[in-house]
Amino acid sequence: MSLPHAILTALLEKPSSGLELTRRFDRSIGYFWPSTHQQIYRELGKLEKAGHIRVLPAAQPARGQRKEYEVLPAGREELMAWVSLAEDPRPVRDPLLLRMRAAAVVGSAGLAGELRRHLALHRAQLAEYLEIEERDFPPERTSDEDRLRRLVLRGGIDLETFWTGWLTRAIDDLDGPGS
Amino acid sequence: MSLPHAILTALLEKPSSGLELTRRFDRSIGYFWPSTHQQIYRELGKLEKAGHIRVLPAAQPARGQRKEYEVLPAGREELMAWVSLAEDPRPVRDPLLLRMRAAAVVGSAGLAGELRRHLALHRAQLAEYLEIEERDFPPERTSDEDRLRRLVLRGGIDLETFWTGWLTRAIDDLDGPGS
DNA sequence: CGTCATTGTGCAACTTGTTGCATAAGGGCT
DNA sequence: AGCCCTTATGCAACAAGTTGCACAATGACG
Repeated sequence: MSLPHAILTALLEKPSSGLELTRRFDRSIGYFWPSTHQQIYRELGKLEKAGHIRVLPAAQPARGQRKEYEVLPAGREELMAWVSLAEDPRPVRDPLLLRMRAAAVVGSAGLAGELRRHLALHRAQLAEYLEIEERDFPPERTSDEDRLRRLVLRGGIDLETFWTGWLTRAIDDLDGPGS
Repeated sequence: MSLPHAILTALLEKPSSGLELTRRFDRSIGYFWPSTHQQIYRELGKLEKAGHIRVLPAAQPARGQRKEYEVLPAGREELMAWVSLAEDPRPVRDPLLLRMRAAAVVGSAGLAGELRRHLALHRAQLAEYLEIEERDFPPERTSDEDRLRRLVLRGGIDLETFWTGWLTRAIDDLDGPGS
């Protein structure tokens, strides 16, 4: 049940059309809840039917005609409730760890290459996050909203740091004693 | 496409019935690819039809009668291919980060409690992993298989360490300057 | 003997996310 | 006018995971 809330959050920050939302997802909320335009349109429809958002007047709706949505009070309340909800962390589900486990059974041929490839990807993501931090969060601007947004970004940074660290050690461990 | 491979891995370690698999998942592979018995039965059916596994003879199959499966050569080859496959990391999808982001917009009431609750859960998971490490991986037993399995476990440990660290800092940051 | 809990297998419906494609308006180019 | 590219909305089919329940065999208990 996260996508509708992600959309509500984005719409509260700024009323938008479906495609605009999709684009903003790509460079902010999408970092930890990616979504395609198809899914977003589908969800916008549901949210509208539920009375959580509505189409801004001014633009008449026709197919291929942009529709701007804004959040209604009911939507905001729904979102507030969701923030304080008790919801357990999702179970980890990681194919790379699984493949490493499989490699313990059928041999690790080809695995090291994958580890290096993933390491490069995670390093790139980490660099991207660090750039955003530098650009959008210069030291000492601490409104409540900024503190929270910065914490979220820190989460991303720390997560990628974990991956790069673990992958580096894993590659060393596989290469080292083996060859 | 990970669940079938998880099952192949588990069956290679030891031929099992559906329920046995489910139980072993709960305490090993399931740590990073959880699955229910329903899903496992469904997937066993598909794997059998694909010729990757087969029912061990000896026990005749009837509803409510246990069926032991074992991996066929084709299944092993499938698994080996999968290990070296190029497969990108799954996109991160984390509701807690999303909720924190939402809190930046609608206020962080109730969020701190959730952070503390998650911290406790991650600490518990970390403790469980550390216990397994101590029990199953005493220092200096380095067959290739053990090295790989230990790396996987290390992944889990490092991941939970990331969470506990980040959550601790986040709670401090929210509590501290705010009150 | 009946029935009741446990073990084991499995179907069906639903939700969420993915992939591929269809449709429509508008602007620029020839 | 005719064509094509971009912007924009959206449907449909599929894949994967979740939830709830049904059915069958078996052994324990009264």
